[in-house]
Amino acid sequence: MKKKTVSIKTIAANLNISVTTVSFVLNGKAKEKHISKELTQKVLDYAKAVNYKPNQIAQSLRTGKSKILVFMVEDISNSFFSKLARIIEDIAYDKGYKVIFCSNENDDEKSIDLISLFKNRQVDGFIIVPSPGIKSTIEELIEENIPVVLLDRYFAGLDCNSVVIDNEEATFNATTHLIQNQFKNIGFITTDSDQTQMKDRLLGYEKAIINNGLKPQILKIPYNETSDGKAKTFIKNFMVEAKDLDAVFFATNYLTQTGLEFFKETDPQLIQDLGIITFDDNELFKIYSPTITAVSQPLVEISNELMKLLLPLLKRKDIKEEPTKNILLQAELKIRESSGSKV
Amino acid sequence: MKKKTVSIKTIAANLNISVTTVSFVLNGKAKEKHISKELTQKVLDYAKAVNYKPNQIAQSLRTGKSKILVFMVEDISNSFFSKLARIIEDIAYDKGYKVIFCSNENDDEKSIDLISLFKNRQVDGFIIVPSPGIKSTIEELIEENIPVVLLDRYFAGLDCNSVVIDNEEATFNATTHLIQNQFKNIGFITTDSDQTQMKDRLLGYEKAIINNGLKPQILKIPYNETSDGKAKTFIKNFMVEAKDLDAVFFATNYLTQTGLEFFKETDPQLIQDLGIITFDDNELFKIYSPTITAVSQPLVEISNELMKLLLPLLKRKDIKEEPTKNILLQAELKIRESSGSKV
DNA sequence: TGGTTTTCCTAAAACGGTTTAGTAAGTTTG
DNA sequence: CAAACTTACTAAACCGTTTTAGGAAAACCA
Repeated sequence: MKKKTVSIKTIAANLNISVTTVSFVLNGKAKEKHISKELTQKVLDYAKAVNYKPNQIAQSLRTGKSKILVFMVEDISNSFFSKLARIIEDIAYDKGYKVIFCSNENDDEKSIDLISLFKNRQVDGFIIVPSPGIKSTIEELIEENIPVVLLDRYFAGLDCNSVVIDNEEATFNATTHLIQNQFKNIGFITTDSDQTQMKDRLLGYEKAIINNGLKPQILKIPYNETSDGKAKTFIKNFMVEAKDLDAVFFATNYLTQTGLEFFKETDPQLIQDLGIITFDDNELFKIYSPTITAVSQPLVEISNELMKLLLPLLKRKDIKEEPTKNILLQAELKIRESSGSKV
Repeated sequence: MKKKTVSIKTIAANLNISVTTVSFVLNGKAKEKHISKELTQKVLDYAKAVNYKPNQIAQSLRTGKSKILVFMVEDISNSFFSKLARIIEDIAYDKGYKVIFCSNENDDEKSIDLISLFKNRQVDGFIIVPSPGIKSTIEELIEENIPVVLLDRYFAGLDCNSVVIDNEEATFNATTHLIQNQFKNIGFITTDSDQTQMKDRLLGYEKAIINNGLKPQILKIPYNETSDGKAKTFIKNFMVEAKDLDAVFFATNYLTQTGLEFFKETDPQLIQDLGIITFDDNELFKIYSPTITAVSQPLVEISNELMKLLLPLLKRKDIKEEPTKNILLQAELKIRESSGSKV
């Protein structure tokens, strides 16, 4: 039923030579180890003939390298992350690495569990969208000489590679754009997170608002209450309390979804009348009515930079030989109908 | 720098006992192997104290089990698949399995490469959304006693576990719904794929159309031309040739996106005037204007059934001991504004 | 000619576990 | 009291590689 798989040992036995020789040849060390041309060719031909594929597990055990990377995000079903995953997958496979994706739900315990799990599996490197409280866990990884690159957010005072976008600049520009289009009362709907990406987004908004002598109107939804039902109540109350809003800026994609859903349910006309900008683009925003202006993160660039940081680390004996880099990328404001002047 | 990891060997040495004993205890075989209560406890305590975590690679090499599953889909960035991934991830982790996701782009060569790659990595099982020409590859997997469950589509005449939805019934119902709402000229926009899921969707549409004495109007876009630009041209020509259409049914989610985008660009009013139904739901469809009627696949149910098929196989020495099952699930028609009567 | 290199190849250890096949005591049994 | 179990533990093989440390023969050198 199960035909036995060919191993180096069977090759060696069948050719009447030692496994060492076979291993050398198959690893391209024939020259270096003075294996004769003829024998080298014989081994290569035979290996091909029997379709020999090395057992990666055995290789991993011996070398300590698994050729597996971990891509840990908040939620792989969130389109921002799944789009990134798709690109990273391609680059990694191209370089001979497989990728395990996992979702930490921005939860510390889950993150820590997952990281520990994967360390025992000897993964070669991590790309992590870190939950708020795992600074020390990341630090440990680095001390243990395991390659890590942070994504989307980082920890102040932690010397770790990272790729993030210029969130402050992005929301500053987007808010300014709204203001230039005559919006005077721009609400900012965000989570109450302390993480850098959210703090910076808020900062950019506030800066633009203050710069223009306007009044900030901010709704911070507790992170654990962002599930659909609850978030809607927060938004509802916010819209009432700050009732003269003429525009809203959603600081992250799932809030946009909830917000639009709330508008649609209670007062669809709002979607036409309000200025709307959202963080994170979505294919459907350009076919919405009105089309929705969005801060679009450069997915391909982010992925490329991530791998450009990670790959050299994977080659190093000591990751400290590679200088840590913090890459800051610019987001693009996709100006569409929803942020157009309504007056 | 790198504190050495504790292995069974170090535990054994430090407690002055054999690795065998340690292994037995840690694998819960203390009773069965007559290890005394005291020693058992001593080992457990010590292992905990030094935070021993078994090296999964070594375990895998010896046992042949990697505790890794592969979830191979067409494109992990497609929301249908990433949503499934998220649910499957949770179930799998709960059962002690990690999941590697990969995208085969519905391409045979890529699928075959990936499968071969993962076999060498001793993955324990596969969930596969198969590309059209890998029937024999799947067959080989089964012959080699490797657990596989097919998803979304299957191969006629191949005895392999599968979870698919009743595509024919779904499009039949959806089309009938349009007809009941007075639409008389319903176009069906699909790919020219021969795969079961697409064939069945077309079948359901045709059946409903014929049943009601209407005329089928079908656009089959060549699969390799579904990239944005080209697909739009096909749709454009279709809309001209079949110019009296009063409704369109998109057979899969990326076609919907392209179609709506085309409408939006050329004649936004069409989106209001045409009856529209799409296969595969999206959170944004319920906040679109009009809200879009969609055939919604039961993601949680699909995931549960997949794992219900896969998990027992993973336990078997011989997968043939487990009867193969073909699960057929019903999709749900989410009736929204876009399919409402326009007369 | 004898010593040194070079060429060609291999035995055996190692990676970190699991598992088979024991052994040496103590305990029952007939 | 000897035979047969039971209990408590372990040595060693094994999974499939990589890699270190050599060995024997051939080639080179002085």
